[in-house]
Amino acid sequence: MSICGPILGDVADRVRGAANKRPRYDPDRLLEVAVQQFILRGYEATSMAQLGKAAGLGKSSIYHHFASKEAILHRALSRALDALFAVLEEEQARLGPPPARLEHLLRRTVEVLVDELPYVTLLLRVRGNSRTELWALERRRHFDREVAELVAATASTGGLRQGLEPGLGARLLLGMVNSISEWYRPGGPLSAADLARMAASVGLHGISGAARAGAAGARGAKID
Amino acid sequence: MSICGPILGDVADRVRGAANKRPRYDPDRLLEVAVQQFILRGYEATSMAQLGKAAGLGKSSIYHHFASKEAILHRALSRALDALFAVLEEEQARLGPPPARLEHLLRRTVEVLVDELPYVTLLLRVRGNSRTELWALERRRHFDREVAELVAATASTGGLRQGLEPGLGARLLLGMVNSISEWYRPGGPLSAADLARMAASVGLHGISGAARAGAAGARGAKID
DNA sequence: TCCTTTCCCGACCGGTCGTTCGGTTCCCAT
DNA sequence: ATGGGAACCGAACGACCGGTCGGGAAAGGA
Repeated sequence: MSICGPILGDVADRVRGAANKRPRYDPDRLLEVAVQQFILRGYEATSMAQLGKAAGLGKSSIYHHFASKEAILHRALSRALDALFAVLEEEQARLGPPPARLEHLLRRTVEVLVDELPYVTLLLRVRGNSRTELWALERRRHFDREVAELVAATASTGGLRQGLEPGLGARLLLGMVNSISEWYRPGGPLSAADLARMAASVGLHGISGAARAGAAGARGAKID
Repeated sequence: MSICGPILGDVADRVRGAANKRPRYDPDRLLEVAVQQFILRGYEATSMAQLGKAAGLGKSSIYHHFASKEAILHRALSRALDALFAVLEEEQARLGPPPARLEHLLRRTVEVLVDELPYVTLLLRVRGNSRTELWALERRRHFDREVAELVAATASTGGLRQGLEPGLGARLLLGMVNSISEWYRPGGPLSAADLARMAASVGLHGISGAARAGAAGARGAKID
C-alpha cells in the first residue's frame, strides 16, 4: 500500500518491495509506466514531472534511464512495430493461398494488438510531430502496405466483392482492426483469441462475397 | 502568392484580397485555420503563436475572436458533434425496420465525416484532457450508444451473425467508419456518396449473415 | 472630414516545459 | 568494512507556453 502512486496497484507500487523501500527501476519497467501515462494524457501533454510522479521518482531521475523524452517514445514505438512485423514473418502469413494468409495476418495482428496493447495504442496515435514519430509512421505504412498487397492478391483470386477496390478494402479492414485498441481492456469477458477470430471473420466477410447494396463505382484508394 | 502561409493556397492567403492587404478574419474562418493546425500537429502541440503565424496574424490577435485556446477547440468539436447528431434526427434513421435504419445511419455518418472532415477528425482524436474534451467525449459516447442500440435491434430481427455480440459488432462498425477520417482526402477519385455506400455495405455485410470461420463464443462488449 | 467600431500589433506576465548538473543515498562485490 | 557504480535527488537553466494590456491602423457611416 502506498499513497505515492496516483493509481492503486500501479507499476510504481509493484516496483518497490513489500516494505516501503525506495523504488528501483530499469528502463523496461519505467517504459511501462511512461507509456501508460502517454496513453492517458497524450505524449505531448505528459510532462517529465508527471512521468516522474507516476513512477514515484523525481523528474530528473528519468534521465538516468532514458536520454530524453523522445527516447522513451522511440523505445515504446519500436516495441510495437517489432511485434507487428514479426507477424509478417510467420509461416502462415507467407505461404498458402492469399485468403488464408490474410485471415492469419489479421487474426495475429489483433492478438499482437491485445498482447502489446499500450505500445500498439501509442503507435496508432502517432501523428508525425518529431523525427521519431515520422520514423514510426513510415514503418507503420510499410506494414499497412503489406496488408494491402495481400488484399489485392486475395482480390485477384476473386475473393473480393464487386466494385470494392483492394486498397479501400485494406483500409477499412485495418481501420476496423486498429480501432480495437480504443476500447479493448484485458481482463474482460472476451479473450484475445476469440476477439481476434471474430474480428478477422467479420472483416473478411465484409470485404468478400456478393454485394448487397450496390455502390456504383468505388475506385481509387491506394495505400501510400 | 505569399511566403507567409506554411502551405500554398491556404486559408491565410484566401482571406486577404488579391493585393497583399492585411488579413481580416471572422471566427469561422479563423476556426478553419486553427483546426487545420490542430490536426497537423495535435492540439496540445500547437501553440497560439503557431496558430497566429498560420493565419498571418500575431498570436495576441487570436484573442480578439476567441476567448481562449480551449474555446477554439470547443467550437470545432461542437460543429462536428452537431453534424453527427443531426443524422440521428433524420427520418430514415428513426423510422422503418432496424437494418434499413442502421444502413442509413452508417451511410450518412460517413457522408458527414467526409463533409466536415477536419472537425470530425479532431473529434475522433480527443482523449479527455480538459473539461471541453471530456464534454465532447461524453456527447460522442451518446452517439455511439445510439448506433449500438440500433445494432442490437438489428440483431433481435436475426440480422446479426452467430456468436457476434451486438456491442462488439457496433464497436467494429464504428471503428471501421471512423477510421476513414485518417486517410480520406477530398478531391480524390472516390466521391463521398460512393464511399459512404461502400463502407456501410462492407460493414453491414461483415456483421450479418452466416459465420464462415467459427468463433466459439465471443461475448460481452457493451458500449459504455 | 471626423468619429466610432473592428481588428490587429508588440511587449510583457507568471508559470511550466525538457534538460542539465553537482551531490547524496543505496546496493553489492570485494 | 569499504570502495564503487547504479539509482536518485533538488535546484537551476533557457526557452517557450497561454494569456493580458495599451495603443495604433483600417474600415464605415455620418
